[in-house]
Amino acid sequence: MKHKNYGHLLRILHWCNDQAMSNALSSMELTSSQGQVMGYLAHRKEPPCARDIEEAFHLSHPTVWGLLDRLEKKGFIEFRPDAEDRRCKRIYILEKGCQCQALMHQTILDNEARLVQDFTEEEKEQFYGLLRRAIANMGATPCQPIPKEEPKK
Amino acid sequence: MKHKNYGHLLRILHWCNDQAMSNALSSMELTSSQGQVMGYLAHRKEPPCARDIEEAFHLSHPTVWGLLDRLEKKGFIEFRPDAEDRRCKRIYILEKGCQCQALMHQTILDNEARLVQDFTEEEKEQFYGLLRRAIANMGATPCQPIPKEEPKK
DNA sequence: GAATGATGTGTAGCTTGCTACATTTTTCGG
DNA sequence: CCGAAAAATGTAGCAAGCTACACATCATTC
Repeated sequence: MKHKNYGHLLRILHWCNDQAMSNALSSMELTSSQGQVMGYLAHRKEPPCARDIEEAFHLSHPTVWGLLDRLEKKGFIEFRPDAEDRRCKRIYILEKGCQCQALMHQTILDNEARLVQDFTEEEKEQFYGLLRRAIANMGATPCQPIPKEEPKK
Repeated sequence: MKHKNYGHLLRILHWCNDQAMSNALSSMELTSSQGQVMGYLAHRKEPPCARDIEEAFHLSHPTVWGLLDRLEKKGFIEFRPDAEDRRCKRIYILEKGCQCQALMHQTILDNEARLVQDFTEEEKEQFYGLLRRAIANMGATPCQPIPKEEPKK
């Protein structure tokens, strides 16, 4: 019986996908992760705060903080304090950030399409479904120290 | 037509898998990546050099070098110069490395099984096949500057 | 209104991934 | 045989992920 090393394949595929994104976005001085964040900011109705991004991307707070810090230093975004809650710093897209949105959006779509370029519609559905089930099997609780105790009310 | 964000799912699934591995291996003071390397070393007939690991894991040289450096500092492995080619430093597993191999091997198997725990045999085959095809679609050339191909037709 | 806990942000330090470059040794063409 | 290319290791510096902790602000409770 042959052992199927799914973890190994996942690592490679995730890496390929990330590299392809970074490569496509390099002309805008954006990395893959930074591009994904900009894409998220673009389709938001209201300017989110860092916390919202953590939840949307299943990333830890320091990771998001680092991403936003670099995006701010490069002039894509800006922080403005929330009027009602002084803990929050709302994230606003600057001119430079707006300029690259169309290209960025298309890059994301192209990349997703390339990944499954020779799949039939049925296979795409299968792949999507299997990925989601695998995530559920693994606990599906990113950013939490692995469920070993239940949170109390 | 709904957009399927495969890249997002891949990121999450890879992350879940990695965390689960790290969690299971923490009692041995090994991270997920370090454990994978130790597993590879264990089933090798001859002690490999760093270059072999780069190819097996599709990782860059500095990444592998960092992993091996930490494994050596923690006393799991040892470098010994090759008699015939003084450029090579062969990697030998030390006593401490041998002690954890059975547990490590089982951890890897358990984790892989958990990921597809409710899949039928047929679904496992499908998942494996689709992952491999997706990797091929993405170029499947990790550790190379990305084939400069035209993004679209 | 003050203490306490919850929430959001900032910081320190680690691992793991990368590119780019330097160094040493081997190999090979002329 | 010599010099250049190739191959293997080592180093510097960065991005992005993490945990753990510290601080500021809000909300709630007494």
